[in-house]
Amino acid sequence: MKSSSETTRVRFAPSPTGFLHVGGARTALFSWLFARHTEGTFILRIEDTDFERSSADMVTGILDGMRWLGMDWDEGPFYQSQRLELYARTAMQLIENGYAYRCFCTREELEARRAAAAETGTVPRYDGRCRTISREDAETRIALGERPVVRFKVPREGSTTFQDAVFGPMEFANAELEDFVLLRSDGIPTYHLSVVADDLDMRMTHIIRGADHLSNTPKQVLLYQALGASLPVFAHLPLILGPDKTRLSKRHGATSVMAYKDMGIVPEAFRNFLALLGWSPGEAAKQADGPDREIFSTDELIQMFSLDGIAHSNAVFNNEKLAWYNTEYIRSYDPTRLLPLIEEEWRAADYQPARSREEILAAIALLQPRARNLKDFASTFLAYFGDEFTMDEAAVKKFLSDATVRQMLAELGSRYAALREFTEASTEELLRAYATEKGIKAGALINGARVALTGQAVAPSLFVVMLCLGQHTVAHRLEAAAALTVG
RNA sequence: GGCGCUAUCGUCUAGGGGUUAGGACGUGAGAUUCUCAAUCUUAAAACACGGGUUCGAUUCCCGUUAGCGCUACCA
Repeated sequence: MKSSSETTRVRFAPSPTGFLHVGGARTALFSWLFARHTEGTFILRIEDTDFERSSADMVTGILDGMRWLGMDWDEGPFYQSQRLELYARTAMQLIENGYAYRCFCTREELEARRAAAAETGTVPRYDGRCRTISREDAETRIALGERPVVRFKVPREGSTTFQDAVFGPMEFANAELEDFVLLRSDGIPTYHLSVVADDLDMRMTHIIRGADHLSNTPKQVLLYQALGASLPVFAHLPLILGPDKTRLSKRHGATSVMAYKDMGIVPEAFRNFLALLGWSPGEAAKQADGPDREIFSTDELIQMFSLDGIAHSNAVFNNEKLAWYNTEYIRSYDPTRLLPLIEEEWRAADYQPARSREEILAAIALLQPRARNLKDFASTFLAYFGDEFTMDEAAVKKFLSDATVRQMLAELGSRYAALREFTEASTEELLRAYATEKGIKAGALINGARVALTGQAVAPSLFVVMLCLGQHTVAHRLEAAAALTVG
């Protein structure tokens, strides 16, 4: 019993009212990193008490997103919708001990009072008028069919304090808090009740969540105290903002994690990027000379992660930096590791490669250094994986608009077909000799050939490309250049 | 409005009473050649403002401003 209380227990508790979004993913990542760093337990809990907005599909999406980012969990997923009895019981306990009471004010009455308060310029706050209703009267009214909510009796005086692992000591005047609702009239708990009841029941040691909950925390601290429990460690994470420095939302573009997968981002890149958004390893990233480290493996992240390194200020999501991480990771992968990811892109694009596995791996190795995105392999790089690809119009226009050049390329094609030894050196030698023979600049033929062979104006070194494509394909595509129509 | 949090290059950040305020992304310039989105070199770019404390503040304190968050029978 003693030992279990010594290990950390951390949870990620998303509400399935949407896909796993960037902010949620980072909260999950930090929580997971912390759990793994401390060799603790990582628990997944689905906060689905808002029935209208929650859905099973969203749960699936959230789990997919977490798996995609390489996170696993030791317990759960638990569903709050299946634990309603615990919350009702907790609310009853609070009433019995005098910490909570039934409130019979209707939504309409509350609304009217709020409107009135707004008019007089006073702070709209529930006045606690139902505090004086006796337990007996309350029971009677319920028996008569009224459906009250349960409210927490917030002390009128004093203040509530707690220590935040990120922001330090916090103090809130109780007078600022209102008697918040614990149980709605339909018996479903509100967030404050369900989190505290669950975090207590699941013996959480650390509550890691977004800073949007910082102002809610005193209410929950009050709940812990009323329940006679000691506080977990709170660690609030600064928020992630869009480029306009407002909270990241749909109008900033993709906010769902899986949308980044669909955009051709590699999971390790996204994870690495996210880890350094609002957290820094500090001096640990410094290197003797040369730049600070920015690329960290999962193991390194786990080893280095600490609540101390969490920033206090919000961070803007930087797409360019993400793109850079993506290129770095794509570049560093072994082709065999990249292949399945690329195959997924091909499937999504309904494309079938027409070459052997060895040829494909060789092409990937050749293309990797200049790929920025997995999507490249299913678009501009298609000429390396089969004959089914489209020519980039601008490239054709720029390098193949001259009919003489096209004719020469075709002739060059038949010479390549006849070449006995097809190597990087021999192909270059042949082309340059041909250019001299025709009195044309080698560059013109090289640029034209590149377009004819790859459909793109940009590619790796031409003769390496030739070797990669193979003699037959090179000859064939060059010969076809003559028949190209440019316009 | 009230309460809370925050403030270092455009962005992510390191640092911290005395520093040429460091790195990364992005941007500019140059080099390289068969193309560039590759590579190399290089440049510009920041301590929000005002008061304290101090021999000395970007760093500590207070205020201002700005941004963000919370202020529901959402989470």
